[in-house]
Amino acid sequence: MYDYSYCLNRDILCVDLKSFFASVSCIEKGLDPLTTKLAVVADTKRPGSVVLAATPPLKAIGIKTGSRLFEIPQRKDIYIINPSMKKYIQLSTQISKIALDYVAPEDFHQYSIDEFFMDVSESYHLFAHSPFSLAMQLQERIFNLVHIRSTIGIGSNLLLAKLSMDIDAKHTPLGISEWRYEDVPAKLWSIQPLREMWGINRRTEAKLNKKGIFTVGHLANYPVEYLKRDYGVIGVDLHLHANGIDESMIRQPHQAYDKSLGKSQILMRDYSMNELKTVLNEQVDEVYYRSRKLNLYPTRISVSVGYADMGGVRKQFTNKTGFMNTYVIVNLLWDYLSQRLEPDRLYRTITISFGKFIPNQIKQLSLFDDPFQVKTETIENHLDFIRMKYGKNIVMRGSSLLNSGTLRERKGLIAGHKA
DNA sequence: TCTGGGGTCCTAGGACCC
DNA sequence: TCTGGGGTCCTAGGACCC
Repeated sequence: MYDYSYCLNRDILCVDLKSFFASVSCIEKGLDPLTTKLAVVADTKRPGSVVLAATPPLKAIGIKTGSRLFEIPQRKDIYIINPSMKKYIQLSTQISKIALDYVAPEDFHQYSIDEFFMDVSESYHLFAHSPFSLAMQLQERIFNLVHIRSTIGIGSNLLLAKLSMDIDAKHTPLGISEWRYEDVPAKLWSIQPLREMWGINRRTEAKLNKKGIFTVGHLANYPVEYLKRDYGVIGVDLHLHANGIDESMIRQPHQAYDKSLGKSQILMRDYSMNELKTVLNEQVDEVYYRSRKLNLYPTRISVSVGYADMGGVRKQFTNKTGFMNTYVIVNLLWDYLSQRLEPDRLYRTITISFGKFIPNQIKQLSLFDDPFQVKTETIENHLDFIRMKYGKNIVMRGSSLLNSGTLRERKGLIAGHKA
């Protein structure tokens, strides 16, 4: 057993907006998310489309996030809806603003569109007699304003707050629960199966099961040196997390050393090898545009293409001085792909990613600069200007008008989902 | 009944340098 | 006729999160 008196002891709230997409879509239609069966799917017209969110009553009959549209029974009392990303973002922002009434911005961390953390250690006493009663207030204000229910986990660190929210709060009448270090043996260690625990999924669970580890308690009490030997730093993390230990602080976010920007698509149909180039072009244009908006150039770029059946090809390239225009990037990636891909096969997924960014510096033209490259950069800067002023899809390549182009259909989508 | 999209972090092993 | 050792950078690929 650890001596937790040496550990971080904060008052962290982890707030989760309940069935967020599905609840918002319900409310938009004037329905109650707690009694309506409604699913938000990526695209109602595609039977294989994934369920992005389901209301609690629909979950109760076995439909969950990640289910497929064709698994949902066709019944009059079940609503199937396309996403409204704009609305979701707008509400998410509105709710976060409420949270910021209770903490300074540096004590707030937006984890995803429907989840955020607050470190209320220094401020809860201004509003309530305990973190728990602050959580109740916050819940109520969110509900009164936008009619969205929320679940809140309270913990001595970020991990305990998150786990108490994930595991416990959802099943309590108030939707609030509090985990402190002394609760670790009773609450954390009983978690089973292992994949219920944040950071452990099927693969890791299977590996641990092979060692005879089936509960978080087993994991917490398994000799850490063996975990370290077999899983490296992840093994040590598993051990610490199983003991409820997590020293990260919202105020000191560790600088992500390897930020990346990317775009991945599952195509609307099978593509032949040559059609892929159009999509590659579109993706590179978009991600490069996003990079330049941040004033960054990638020094590492990668592409990954998936066959319609199984497997695929992936490749990464590095250029220490940075990739300076889309023309260079597309050619490099396509040269590689056209050699490696098999012309007779069909393709269904394509992903690109840029990373290891360097800041954009004022560049001096040298006598030896390739005049074509300089010209391409100038054109791109003008296009950027137009895109920033009129929207990023206002300009597209001629090739996007080909049948293989995806931009026209995707225009107006947010994160690939309907706006 | 094919397929969501955007991320982060870790490791093994090869290449290269001194 | 056996073969140093440490450091750094790079790519491929795995695993997980929402």
